[in-house]
Amino acid sequence: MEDYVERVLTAVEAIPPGRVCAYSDIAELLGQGGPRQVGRVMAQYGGAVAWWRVVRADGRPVRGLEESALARLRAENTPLRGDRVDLRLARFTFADHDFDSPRDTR
DNA sequence: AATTTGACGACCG
DNA sequence: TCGGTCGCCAAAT
Repeated sequence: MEDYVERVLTAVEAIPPGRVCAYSDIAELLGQGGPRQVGRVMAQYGGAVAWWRVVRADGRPVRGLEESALARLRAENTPLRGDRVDLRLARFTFADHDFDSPRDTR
């Protein structure tokens, strides 16, 4: 259980600056639980890590802390599209060390 | 023990 | 693109 928390935090710490990650991605990485569970863990223990690098699947920052998150993301040069993160460019799935994905540069 | 809630996601219109 | 609905998993009440 606490083990799970530890994993989530580790995963979040693995996200490089200027990049973000979705709750679902972390859940998938851990191969366990769901996005919501990850969200809950973050709500409690997320203060110790770069929580602002974890966003929703639609690119919207954390609920309730959108301002701070947005500011921090900007400070890290994260690709933003208005008040949302541009997931096409910023999404970090823990396995994209190679850029072969047919990512359209719209 | 049952129900509601939450730092969510996918689908549909 | 935006809003509503349903599904999901664990914790809180």
